[in-house]
Amino acid sequence: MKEILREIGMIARALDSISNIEFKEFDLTKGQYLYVVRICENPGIIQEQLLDMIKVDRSTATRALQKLETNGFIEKQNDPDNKKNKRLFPTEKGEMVYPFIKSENVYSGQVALQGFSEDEKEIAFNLLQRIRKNVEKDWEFVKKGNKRNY
Amino acid sequence: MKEILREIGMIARALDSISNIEFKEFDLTKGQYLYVVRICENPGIIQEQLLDMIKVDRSTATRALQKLETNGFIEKQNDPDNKKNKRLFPTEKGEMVYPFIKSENVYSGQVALQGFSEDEKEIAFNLLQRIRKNVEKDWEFVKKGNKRNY
DNA sequence: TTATTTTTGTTGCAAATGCAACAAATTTAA
DNA sequence: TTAAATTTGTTGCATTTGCAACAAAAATAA
Repeated sequence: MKEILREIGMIARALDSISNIEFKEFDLTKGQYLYVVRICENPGIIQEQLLDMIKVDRSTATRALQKLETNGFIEKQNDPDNKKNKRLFPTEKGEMVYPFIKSENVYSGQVALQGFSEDEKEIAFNLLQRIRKNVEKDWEFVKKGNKRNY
Repeated sequence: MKEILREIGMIARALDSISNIEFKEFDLTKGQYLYVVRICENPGIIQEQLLDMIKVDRSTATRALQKLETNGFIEKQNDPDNKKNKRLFPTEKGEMVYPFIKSENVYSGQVALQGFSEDEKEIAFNLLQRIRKNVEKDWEFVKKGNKRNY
């Protein structure tokens, strides 16, 4: 069996590492760029949905978002229809950094897909999306405290 | 542009999260399983090569390996031909946990590729390997302190 | 040879990470 | 309607993480 998952791990760690270094310039510390992009693209999203998009622990998200709020990148608003939920919005400062994060991500995407035909890019995306859907089921299962059998 | 990199990030974080939870049972804390597998498969490897396989910071590797040595999973040996290098070997305890880590990884691989034909698995592997090779160049470049232009 | 550069490895901060264990609001079941 | 379960969010603690700044050995250049 080819080690597909190892390739994915290597790619993800390498890219995350690059992004973290490049976003220091905007006073974004480790991992924070992930939240900012998604909040800009989904204003009003709640934490629980966000963490599900990113696949990160609930407590990690809480603290990352606290810090982002303190540093003025995002703000939390109470949902008038649901006292439990807190809706997340980018601030002006958040909107300002968004294009930089986005273009860095686009550039990394181009680097990653160097030498790929349009067809290959399409195929890669579809296969990865299927893998992600397969994997996220188990992630939710295990995160809830269930045990996998293997 | 389809967000291939986001899919990869989601998959990697989800799988890593699952593995970390499942390996607590063997007293392996966050990320340590990555090192153990590779040392078992490449006994005598030095830290620098290892960290390049995993794509992690040098200091992170140092400390993860220190802890793995303290906890008896691996040992460091001085290279007689090169005083600078320290060769890494699994201990008996390390060899003991290896099959469990391996079978967990295999299982996750099966889950990830559910619904894939053999051809699709092969294609996915090849595409991912190409992406990894593209990305690791930039990783090394940026890690060395160089600046990308985009 | 000697000097310079690269490779390999370690520490000192300062920060993120995540499992537990909790709380409160909401939804579902009885 | 009330009770039980789920959803959403927060903290306490112990740990990993990684940029700097360093050191020593080795490889390369002069």
